[in-house]
Amino acid sequence: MQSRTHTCGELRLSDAGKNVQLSGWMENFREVGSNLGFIVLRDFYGTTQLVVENEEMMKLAKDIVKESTITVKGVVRERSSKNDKLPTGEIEVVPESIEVLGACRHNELPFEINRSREADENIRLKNRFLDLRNPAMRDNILLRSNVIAALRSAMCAHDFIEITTPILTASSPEGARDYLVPSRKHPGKFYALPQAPQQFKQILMTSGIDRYFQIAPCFRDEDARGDRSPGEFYQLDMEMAFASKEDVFEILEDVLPPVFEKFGKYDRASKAPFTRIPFAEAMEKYGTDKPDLRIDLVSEDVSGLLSDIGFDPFKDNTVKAVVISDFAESRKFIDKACAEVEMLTANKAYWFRIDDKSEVVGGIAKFISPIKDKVISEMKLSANTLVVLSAGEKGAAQKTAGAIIKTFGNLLPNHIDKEQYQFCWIVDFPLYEIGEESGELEFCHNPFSMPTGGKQVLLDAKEGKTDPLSIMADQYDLVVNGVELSSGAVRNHDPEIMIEAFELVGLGEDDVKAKFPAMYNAFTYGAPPHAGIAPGVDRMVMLLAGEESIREIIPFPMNKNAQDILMGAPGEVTKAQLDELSITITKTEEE
RNA sequence: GGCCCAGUGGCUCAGUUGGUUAGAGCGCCGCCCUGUCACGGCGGAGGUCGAGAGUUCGAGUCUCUUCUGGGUCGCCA
Repeated sequence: MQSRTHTCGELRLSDAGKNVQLSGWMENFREVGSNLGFIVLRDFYGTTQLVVENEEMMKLAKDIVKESTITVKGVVRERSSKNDKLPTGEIEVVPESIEVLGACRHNELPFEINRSREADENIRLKNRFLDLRNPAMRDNILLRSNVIAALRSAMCAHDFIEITTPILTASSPEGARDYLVPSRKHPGKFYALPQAPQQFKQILMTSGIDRYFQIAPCFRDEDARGDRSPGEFYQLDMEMAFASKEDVFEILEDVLPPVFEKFGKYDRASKAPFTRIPFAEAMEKYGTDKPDLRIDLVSEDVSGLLSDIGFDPFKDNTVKAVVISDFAESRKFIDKACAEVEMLTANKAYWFRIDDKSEVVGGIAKFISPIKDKVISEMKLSANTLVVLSAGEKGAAQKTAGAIIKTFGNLLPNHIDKEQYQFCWIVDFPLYEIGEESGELEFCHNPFSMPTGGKQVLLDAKEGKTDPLSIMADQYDLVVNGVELSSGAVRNHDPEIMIEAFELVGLGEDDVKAKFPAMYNAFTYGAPPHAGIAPGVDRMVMLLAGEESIREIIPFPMNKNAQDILMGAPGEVTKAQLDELSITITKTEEE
């Protein structure tokens, strides 16, 4: 039996006179007279108005609870009073029959569908099936589907092939906490859900696969953030054989901007090649490794100029300055923005202003005035300029300067060109760092990256000719509008270089083999040089949708505490299930 | 795990220095309404103020404990 001839978003004036059947949810029933009323029928595609104008239909319609699904047969008619705000606003359907397909048994819903996004998130998640009926949520789901389809087709067009890798795999000793799955056939042993298909994709490279990609689910048992869903997320994971950084950059610079321009809320995105910024320069200039290049502000080191002017916080410290030209805001504006910076960084922001007569005024002006001419000429300051400063140990001063740039930039329309997507690559990351807890040399990000310069730089460091901290990794981050989208690297495919890299942090061949047995072994059988990257799909969709919370673009997200309150996960299981898995529970939440 | 914020009818929120019977909008129920489209009008039901303890003649309001949610830091190779 045919259940509909058209969708609820489809009918137009040209359809007037047609006999149609529509099916959908009864969104609203407006009674405007004892024998006149209007039903709003909604489906995935839109809404159509039904007009009820006789006693019999009126009685029928009154008895239908809102949000029930109904099917309606009737005739399309031109409206006598049109609504130009609706695509279907010129017509209405005069029903001959209305049949309830699935009754809503609840007179009162937990929230009103069209206002679901204002409701408490816990209630929304518990009733996600209702929340998703909201067209705004429908749009986000549709956007996600369209973005993924576009990414997939762009990757295929570049001769990448999609390969699914195991979900049940082995625990890896590095990185985030694993989700473990007990094994029935092997008591006491566990599978782990992959934190990323990292080792599989590198093994695929050694298997002769030339260009791999996957919309890959990744699982990490770490705490949530506004832009980070707990538990699971998706990456556009890719890897290329016989490839360099340049090859990876070229692909993403071709794949991403069109997707952002087509599906994003702004229709302008960076063109290839994206700006490349060495990590050290990013920290120095932008005070962060994920700069928002839509903002034209940068910070400069003015320690030499200002640390000895008799202002206590500057003494013996790094002093960073952010020069904001054409500044016309009030004292109140400055105080508010500085307070915001202090809240973000737990560090003070200082300021002075060059007024329209080129006098130094406000904030710490009395310390600057004595060397006014020197400051103005060395910092190249002009009239109507605000200078915001941070001071402290180098890292803290940089970070605070970063917050100054971000805070003031976002508030000043003449310093941010907001309606666009500005991509950049952060390159030249250090391979090693001194661990904060251990005080020892450690891998900075991951041990998979090829040291820039290869084996020789490692040997030089080993022999004490160079500082291991100066060794760079052939690693890169992709950043857009101040959001880190992805990390990637040219991989270390050479077992000997891997061992050298591990030896510098006091580990050896056995450790490499123990940590990555399959990958290490595979590399000993002839591995191609390869490189890859894995942009986060959820975060991308979030940016494109302009949503503040990642949960708005995930159909069935977990809450902050990593609970799926719709399905009740994690949940208890039966004793029989546990027995079969050889598992004994010794500690529960209640204890 | 630390810190910050919030919790008041189904939903969103107001509630003054602690003081009479805890209010509003939306939703729900009933009646009225022949062109509504956030329809409108009149009336009505609906609250252990997250929970527990304390201070007080008196607590939605103050204190402590606790639970839940959100944000943030740690964490996320």
